[in-house]
Amino acid sequence: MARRAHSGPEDCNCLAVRQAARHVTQFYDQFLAPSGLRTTQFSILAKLRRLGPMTINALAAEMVMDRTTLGRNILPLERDGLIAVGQGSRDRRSKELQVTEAGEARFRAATKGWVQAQQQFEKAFGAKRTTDMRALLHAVAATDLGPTAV
Amino acid sequence: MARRAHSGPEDCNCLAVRQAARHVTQFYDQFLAPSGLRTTQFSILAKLRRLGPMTINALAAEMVMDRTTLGRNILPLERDGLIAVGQGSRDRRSKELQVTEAGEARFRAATKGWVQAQQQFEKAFGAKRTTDMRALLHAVAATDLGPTAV
DNA sequence: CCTATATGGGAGTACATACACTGATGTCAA
DNA sequence: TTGACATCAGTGTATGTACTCCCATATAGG
Repeated sequence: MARRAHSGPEDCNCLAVRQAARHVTQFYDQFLAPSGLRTTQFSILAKLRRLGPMTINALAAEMVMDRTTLGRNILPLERDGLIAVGQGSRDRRSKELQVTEAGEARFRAATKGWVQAQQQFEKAFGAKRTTDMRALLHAVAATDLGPTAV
Repeated sequence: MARRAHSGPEDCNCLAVRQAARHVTQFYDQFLAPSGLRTTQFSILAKLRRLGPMTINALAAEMVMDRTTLGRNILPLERDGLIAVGQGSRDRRSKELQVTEAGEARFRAATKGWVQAQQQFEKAFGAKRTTDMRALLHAVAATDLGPTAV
């Protein structure tokens, strides 16, 4: 059998997923550009819209994103009036994030571009490979990769 | 058949790959942290080391990265003396990037952590799924997704 | 030779990402 | 009650990402 004895940095899972993320993000961003939203912003609006008002910590976990990163990412959305940031009801420390009317409208407008991107992606990459890849990516994002142990 | 009539933003390929990239990057970064390298920097050194001295444009294409992004990313590496930036021989506009001795040493030190990360990832996610995912990601990064046509 | 066009790279701007540290609040037990 | 500990979120710092505009240089046509 021609098994490789070793795997080198050319087989890096991290590099592979980052390269793919850059490539795909640029593609989707082109379709979202007319709406004035980035893919990250579109994703935040989509999540918040589907799940309803929630705190920064909760949304960050849903986004598989660091809490402080989400804190920064909501600033442009808040500035543009697409989401509203109110005080949490039970806990005064927390902040409730909510999609505004303007946010809803912007999201619906951006969805047109997103559908095009999604369809063209599937056409170019293949329906089966697209489904398989997305399933694997969802799985890896949900996998506890374990302790660092350095 | 129970086919879904529509796919909504919860099936976004872009969000999936970005979430996975964040999750995996944080994992690998923990193992690389003792060496003082980020995953991006480790990848740059690995590519440049394997392929030999090359220009910013060429390396950016190899990294599936925007030219200006790579320009920014090499600054910390240059500052720390891990890569050397010289003038191109044939074209005076171009810059030749090269891994220095210090860069080689740093890379070798970081490789210990990378191997641990790679092995633990494979153990947690499964060897077959890891191989499949990496193949799909390499394929998508190399796929011309086509014109924007907005 | 000289100009039109193409190409290599930098600067400005804006957003994305996350760690360490900090402050503010909540919770629970002594 | 009150003090120890946990939890929510902001700030400082550093890097990652890419677009637009810009300049320097190269190359091809005339």
